[in-house]
Amino acid sequence: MSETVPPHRYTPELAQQIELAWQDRWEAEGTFHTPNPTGSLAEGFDRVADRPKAFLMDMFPYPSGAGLHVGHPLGYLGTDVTSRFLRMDGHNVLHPMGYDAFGLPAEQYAVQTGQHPRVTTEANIAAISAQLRRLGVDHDRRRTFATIDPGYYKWTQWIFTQIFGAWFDDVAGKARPIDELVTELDAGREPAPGTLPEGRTWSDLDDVERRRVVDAHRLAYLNQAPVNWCPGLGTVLSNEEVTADGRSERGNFPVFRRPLTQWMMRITAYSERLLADLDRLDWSDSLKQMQRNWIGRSQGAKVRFGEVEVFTTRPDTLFGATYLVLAPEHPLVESLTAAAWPADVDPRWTGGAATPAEAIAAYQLQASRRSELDRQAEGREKTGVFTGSYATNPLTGRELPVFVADYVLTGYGTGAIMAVPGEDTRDFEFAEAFGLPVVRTVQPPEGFGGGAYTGTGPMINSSNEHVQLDGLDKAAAIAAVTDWLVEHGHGESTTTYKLRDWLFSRQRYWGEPFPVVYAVDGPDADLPVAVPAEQLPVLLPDVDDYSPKTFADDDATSAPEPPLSRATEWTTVTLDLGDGPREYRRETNTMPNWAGSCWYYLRYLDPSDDSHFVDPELEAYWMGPRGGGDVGGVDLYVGGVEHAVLHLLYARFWHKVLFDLGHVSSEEPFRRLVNQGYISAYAYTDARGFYVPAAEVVEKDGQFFFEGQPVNREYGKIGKSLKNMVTPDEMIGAYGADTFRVYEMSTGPLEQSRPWETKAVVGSQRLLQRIWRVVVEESTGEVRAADAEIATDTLKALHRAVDGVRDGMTTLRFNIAIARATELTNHLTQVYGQSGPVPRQVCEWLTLLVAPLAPHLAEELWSRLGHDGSSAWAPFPVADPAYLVDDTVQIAVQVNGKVKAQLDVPADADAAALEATALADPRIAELLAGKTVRKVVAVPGRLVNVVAN
RNA sequence: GCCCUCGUAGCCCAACCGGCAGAGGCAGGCCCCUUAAAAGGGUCCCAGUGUGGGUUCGAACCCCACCGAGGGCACCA
Repeated sequence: MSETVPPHRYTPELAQQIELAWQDRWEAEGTFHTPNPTGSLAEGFDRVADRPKAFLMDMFPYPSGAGLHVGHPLGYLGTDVTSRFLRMDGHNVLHPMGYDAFGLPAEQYAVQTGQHPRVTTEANIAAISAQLRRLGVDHDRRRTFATIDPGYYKWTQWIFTQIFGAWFDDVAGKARPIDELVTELDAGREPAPGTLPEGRTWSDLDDVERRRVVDAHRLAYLNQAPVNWCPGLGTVLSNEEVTADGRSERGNFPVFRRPLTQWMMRITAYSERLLADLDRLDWSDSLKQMQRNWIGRSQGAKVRFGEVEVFTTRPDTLFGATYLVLAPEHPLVESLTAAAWPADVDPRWTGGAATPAEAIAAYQLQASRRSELDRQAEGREKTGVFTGSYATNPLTGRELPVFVADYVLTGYGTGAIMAVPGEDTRDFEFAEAFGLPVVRTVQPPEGFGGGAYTGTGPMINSSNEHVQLDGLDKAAAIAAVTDWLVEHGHGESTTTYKLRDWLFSRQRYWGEPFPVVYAVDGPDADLPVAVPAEQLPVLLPDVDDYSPKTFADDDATSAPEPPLSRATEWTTVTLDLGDGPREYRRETNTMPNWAGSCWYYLRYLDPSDDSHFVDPELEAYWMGPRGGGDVGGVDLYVGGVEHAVLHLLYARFWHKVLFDLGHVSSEEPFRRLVNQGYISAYAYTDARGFYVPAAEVVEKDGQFFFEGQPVNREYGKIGKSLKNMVTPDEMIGAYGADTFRVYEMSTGPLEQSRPWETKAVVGSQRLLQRIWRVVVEESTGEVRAADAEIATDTLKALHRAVDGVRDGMTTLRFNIAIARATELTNHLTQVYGQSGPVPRQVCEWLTLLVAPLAPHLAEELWSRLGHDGSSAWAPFPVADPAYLVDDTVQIAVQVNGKVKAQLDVPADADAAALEATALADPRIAELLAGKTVRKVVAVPGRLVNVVAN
């Protein structure tokens, strides 16, 4: 640094010094400690008791070894600026942060190094925590925790036992304690369909049989069903964790459908509420749409073709059904498999097998072995075999062949369809391949090219002695057919959902153990029992080998083997669960990574509470509904859109269960949610296609060079692989945290994705230097604030800036707030120059305006201006509306929509006055000479438009 | 294939739910300061809103079609 730089300029070095000092002081003074109304964190509540509350959060990070890059803080800074603004503006603000610390990367690292995942995870947490502190965020660090803390996962396990201890009462439309189910069953309530053993009744079951029936009603239940088995990871996965092309989201390994006994969560019971309550949330339309699509409600009818029940959304096309299809796993496949082929069977229908049984068995085996990926790769060529049986169309009496084909999915609807090739593309393809007839029941338009017609049109070929549909439109036809089906007992109107129950077991080490044991001996052996609350947490034991047994990626027949099953000291335990000491074995699966993030927002309210998962009084204060149908929840939740259907759906589900059971007063976890944009960065490849370090690429005349050689510019995610990693630490090292904060916030609205541009950061640095210079004389270090009159135009600029900054802060458009502060600063620099007195109010308001954005700078200036307390608690300036309006305004006068003149008029001139003034203007009069004025539109304060010809 | 979001100066982005297209920043030009350079200060430059229609006195904004980018879902009956 040259000696010509003024000694008291706001340089990066000075910024660093100021920032570190204030960060220490904030910590020492507990500046950002948020008082609770009650409990262990209640100290200081008096100070904020009359303030409205505001609970703001980010989606907490997974502590990876790579630390944070410049993309991560975008959301964190967005909530931080909002939090600081709301605190100054008179709210009691809760802005906590934690760590989502169970998960695969730490476990995989442990498998490689033999180091316990807790060790690496905690080191990573410490590193990220230091990065966050250096950014100057105002988290109440007393409330920080990680999902791996036993004091936290104790309550994750407790919530599991609550879900396990509940069932969904379809009549009441809500979850209830399982004891109440037993009482009702004893009193004669019908068990849910499929839960009773064949041909039995509740009253004649023995105790163990009854337990099985009750267990089948629970919201957390064991189920043998086809699940997503991923041999490459050695674990099963939920539907949400499998990509569209049939691979694991983590690691990109093939996934196979395989029947296994696993823990499930009955999220489907909440389909309707999860869907309906979206309308009550302040979330973006696109995010709500993603959840709606995932839940996938569709309205249709069940139709019984003899014993085969199908689901269709087009009952109007029943006359066009020419065959039926069952999913390969459908329970009726076996009984519908005929002993022999009919004499004249089409050779395409038999799969080349001698008997239907052989054909079906071969087809089922093939279907089970195919991964989802294979099904895609084969281009969706329709395959299937004939069962040899026929079913009767209830409306036409026609006999329809019954096929088995994997284009019908087992988990959706009834797992069986009526195929209408005339109006369904998939059915048409199958019909073509298998030589099945096509009957059109909807009149296609002129010139229709053939194939399935899925559009609308009048019904045809659809009348008989029972029902006459011909000529009707779709809605009327659906109503007519459905009425007939219901009346004659052949079906009913119904709603189905794409959403499936949540597969909740993982064959992993680094996750929450299930609070579940199974008796080893006795009649109730292998039935699950929840570990009592007072025995929680079930601690994760240490093991020698953290790895699940993994297999060749494509070994579809392999079976999961969880790492905890090898912790033999731990797996077997003697417990007294009420009927004396007995030997039990523990559940050896662990919970999925999503469990910990399903309720962490509640734990911030008091992470040290060892007697509740959350104190109801705190939940009511921070989360409770605000009346008028409000769902309650966190006031602002910011995070990436990638969690649209995983975390956000699971957390909503858990929250609703907790609400039904009376543990929380809010119906939804997150009242308002914003997805922050991504920061991407340019990356460069050389002639060989290898990435070169982006930081060393230079631009010259629009071309890019690395070490003198031309390189190609690409655009993508920030990270090591593209060699375009930029960290907040580097930027803070070069400019200071405040400059980094202002830069990130200035590049666009929070929701918007944007490119990172290191060379543009200097603009934010210059702004902060100018702000500093307004308050501090650069050569002497003296504060320029003085008692002086403020000129009217400056007063207006000041109030206008306050108004604009407030607008930007409340709408999360921090770029607007910064632009308004920049305008003010530029105005002040012009008026007051680089030295000399500046009115005190100007200095103070400017400081407070930027305090949420550049908090360290503001603290330093605030302190130099003579204030003892933190600027974080100073009141945010309020604009006086009187200074926001001008006496006169300039309005445009248009003739036929083209601007022809500008006029100065009183700001309060009404439409009539504007019109008179405009028409009296000589230029306008000249333009209108010889024309007839047809119409005059005058908008006060805006313009006048004269329509003439 | 279906659904959603978005196209405004060389770049990032504003424009008050239809009213004069430009606030702020980056880059670039010029000037001041400086022996010089950097830093700093000042000032200037550039678009008519992806394309084509429509509605309207008036459209970046509303409607239709197309083009382009990004995202979600995808054999869901």
